[in-house]
Amino acid sequence: MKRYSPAFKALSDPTRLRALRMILIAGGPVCVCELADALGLPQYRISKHLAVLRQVGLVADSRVGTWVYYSVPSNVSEFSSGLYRLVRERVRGPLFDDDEARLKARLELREEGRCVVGPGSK
Amino acid sequence: MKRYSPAFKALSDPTRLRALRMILIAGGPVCVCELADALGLPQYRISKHLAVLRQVGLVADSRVGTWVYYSVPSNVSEFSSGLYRLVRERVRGPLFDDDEARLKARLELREEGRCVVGPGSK
DNA sequence: GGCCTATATGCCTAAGTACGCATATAATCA
DNA sequence: TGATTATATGCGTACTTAGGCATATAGGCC
Repeated sequence: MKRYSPAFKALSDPTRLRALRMILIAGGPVCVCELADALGLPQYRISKHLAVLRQVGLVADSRVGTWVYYSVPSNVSEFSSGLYRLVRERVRGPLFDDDEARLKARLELREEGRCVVGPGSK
Repeated sequence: MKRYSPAFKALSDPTRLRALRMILIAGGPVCVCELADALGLPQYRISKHLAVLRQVGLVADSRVGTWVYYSVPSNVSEFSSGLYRLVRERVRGPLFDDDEARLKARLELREEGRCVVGPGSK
């Protein structure tokens, strides 16, 4: 109980749902500025929402220089993996497609698999 | 987007998560007083939470005399059915077991498959 | 009609939350 | 060291929400 409702609450915000979906779809760690650009939202806003997702254990972070990458934690519970599957496979729509397209474009700016630009980059 | 986050928000409250789980497990319509007794909560509280679940389309209601039964709607989206599966199969714990035991005991008070008592019945 | 019972709802309060702005932190590089 | 850049966070405000209490609604039954 103390572990299920907080997860649902984390996804009760559209921005956090979109952010988690991006992380799940990306197929690997995504940095904050990439997420901010993919969702078209200011950096501080994404940062706060990612903090919420991290606090409930739905995402994990790791630093690489000044960049912070967010990804799916290893060894998640069966509930979490079920939740991921739900978001990955059953959450669809034009708005999510747009996010996906912007993320894809943004990820192409990477060099050697790493983000080399900051927030606000098209 | 306008359809996913509200569903998650509905389940972000522990009482609503427990209530939905009861409805999913019961294997058929459950009336308000049965839910109130199963969860050990006052009638007005359950009633309000059920209204929220109904408003986001996660449950449907139907009257039988003075009793109102809540159940899973027919023809739900793939997202909803995925959400139901998640709640049914991956949400576990002692507290949920207790709910389940109380519901089972309460359902045995039924006569000819229908609830014949009011809230507050052990 | 009037009464009883199951359910819904309006009102109030306390607590929580998202947003925007500004600023702090942390790491890199000159 | 100082400057620059990516990220995190504190603050204030407007808004939402759960809970408890009381009451309204609705159906069954005399």
